[in-house]
Amino acid sequence: MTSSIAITLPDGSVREFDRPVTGAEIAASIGQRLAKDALAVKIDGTVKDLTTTVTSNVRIEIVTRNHPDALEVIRHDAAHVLAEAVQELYPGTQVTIGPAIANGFYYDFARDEPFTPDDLAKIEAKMREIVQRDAPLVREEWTRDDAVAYFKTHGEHFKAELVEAIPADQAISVYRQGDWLDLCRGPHAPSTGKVGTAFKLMKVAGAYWRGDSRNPMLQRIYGTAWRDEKELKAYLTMLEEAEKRDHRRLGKEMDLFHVQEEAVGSVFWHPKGWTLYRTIETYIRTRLEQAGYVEVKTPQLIDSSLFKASGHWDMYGDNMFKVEADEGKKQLGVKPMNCPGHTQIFKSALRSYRDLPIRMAEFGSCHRNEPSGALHGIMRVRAFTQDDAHIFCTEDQVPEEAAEYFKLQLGVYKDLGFDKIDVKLALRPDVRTGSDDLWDRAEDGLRSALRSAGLEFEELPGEGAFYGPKVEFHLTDAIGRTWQCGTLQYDPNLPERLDIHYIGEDGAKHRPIMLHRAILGSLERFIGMMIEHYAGKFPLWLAPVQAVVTTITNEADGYAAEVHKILKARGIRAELDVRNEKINLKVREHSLQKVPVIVVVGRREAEERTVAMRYLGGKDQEVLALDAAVNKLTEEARSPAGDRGFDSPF
RNA sequence: GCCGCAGUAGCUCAGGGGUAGAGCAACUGAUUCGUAAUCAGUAGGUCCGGGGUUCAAAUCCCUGUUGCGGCACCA
Repeated sequence: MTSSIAITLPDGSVREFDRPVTGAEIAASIGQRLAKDALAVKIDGTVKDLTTTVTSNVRIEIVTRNHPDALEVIRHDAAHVLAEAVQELYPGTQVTIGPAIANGFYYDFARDEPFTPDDLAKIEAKMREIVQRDAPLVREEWTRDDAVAYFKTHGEHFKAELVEAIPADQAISVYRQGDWLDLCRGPHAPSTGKVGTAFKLMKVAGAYWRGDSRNPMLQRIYGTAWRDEKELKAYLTMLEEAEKRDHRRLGKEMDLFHVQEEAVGSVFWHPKGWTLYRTIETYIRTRLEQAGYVEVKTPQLIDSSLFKASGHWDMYGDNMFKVEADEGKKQLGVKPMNCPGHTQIFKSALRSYRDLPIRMAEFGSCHRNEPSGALHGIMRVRAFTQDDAHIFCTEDQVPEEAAEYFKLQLGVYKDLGFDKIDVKLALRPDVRTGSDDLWDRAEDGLRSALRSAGLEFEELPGEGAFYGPKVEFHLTDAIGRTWQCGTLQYDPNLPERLDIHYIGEDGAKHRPIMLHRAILGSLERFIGMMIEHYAGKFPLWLAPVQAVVTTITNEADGYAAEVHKILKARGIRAELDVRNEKINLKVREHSLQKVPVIVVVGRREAEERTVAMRYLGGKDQEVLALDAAVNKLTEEARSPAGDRGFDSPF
């Protein structure tokens, strides 16, 4: 080879080399400082070791700590350092896998003794020692069989299993750091010292080998790692902030709900929490009415025969609660979903094509026997309520119905404070019912509906339900977490199973299509999410207590009671606080309770028939004439759907 | 369901073989005050349930249960 190699740098400049060069050499040719700071090299978009030799014309970027891809390298290195530390401290522990993940890294170990929190501190100290040693991370290529033999003789049976799964003729890479080595694809920084000091071990947890619950359970150690101490600290602060807005904590502090042993997985809604719940339910009900839905209510307990016909008994029976009735002669199921019930209402009369579409909604109370380990606050429960509906329509009506639904849904999310929404279309899974032709039509129907609604969406092949494709809506909350809430599922299957039909224009029977759809999903889960999204500081229209009228001295008690009465009469959820306490204390307490508006009255206000209003989070107050204040609050407290809401139970 | 950790006053938590502690809240009294904690006093406990070890168990062991963190699950 006599021709030279042209390396294009990010700034567009080109460097010529007359022989193959490594990433490290390229970095050195640019500058000494860069060579020292380099962690890896990105070649044509792929991050590689600095020792990688470049033999052709490519674009390269030198990955330093500030490069967007640096964190992944640092975290992956940290995982290796963690594994070395554990094996130094606890000989006989087997290593398995340890990738970089969002915000950090983990490593899964096989060891009989559990790791304790004390162990974590020791391991972290050992990691710092290894980082200080700054041993070079050296890549070696082995044959697969050599690697298998090596790991087997070293008692690393999990590693051996991993390597054995690789084709025999494929070379595999291992990385050596000092006396320690690990099977790994890489890339890695040139030495362990590059991990730096901004890392911390976070927790130990169980994790199944290869993510399969039939396999043995390993011990996973999680850590976080960042470019520098400042980033680490910011991350830890963010975690603390997230903890402060945890719905379980706020639910208790704000007296919204509780859960207890005797009713695991079910929510005890307290007056304020139930006020919030009903406000949201009323809002949704109004939106549904405006969108042409009819509301129904279907039974909790239904004979097993219906669930057998619908397929739930066989397919989802493990997750259903079942009860005996009539001295064991009957077996009933507690409904886990509302669709079988809705089909029965559809079937209760002869339907004409003129009746379609029928949009049948229900605040459907469902029970699912979730695994105990899945329960979480009010987000994952065994008894919950869906804002569910089924649209019975013809195949031709699907695109328009779907598009209308998307519009409704996005409007609801916006009203409830969510602006960033990702839409995904889950397509046919490998195991499915129905012909390919039917699937083509179903998927195309949803696709065109998404397009006509002007929505950008990502397609997820293989993720659909067995009976049909579905559209998923993922919301991003105030601290950047995403939640899958609403769905629209296309189901040509259930109408078939339960034999429902309508009479077409041609006088013959036809199967309708069922669109299953939920905007919030579970009310419980959505409210939990909203509590965290708003950190308990709800907008006025949602706040369980919208205003507290409170006094400076007892001399204003009479006037305060009058103001309170007027607010209540105008539909404001207001409380009256005439305790003989300092105004500082009362403002503090109601602020901590996250009441949006504190209406303060003293002798002056009573004389002038004014009020001093203080908004949550604000430092100042606004003195207004009573009438003006009442009008202002009434205006601001209006539901975006235009419903009046309802009065507080207080 | 699986692995680990935890359950002490209404709440947040300390105590870890020798008769149960704090702060806040509650209650009583005083204080009538201008926008995020007024002062004083009083009362409050099956230390998660059951079993065991021990002269003695909140504390150690076993078991159950619930919660927490993950994993698996989320139709």
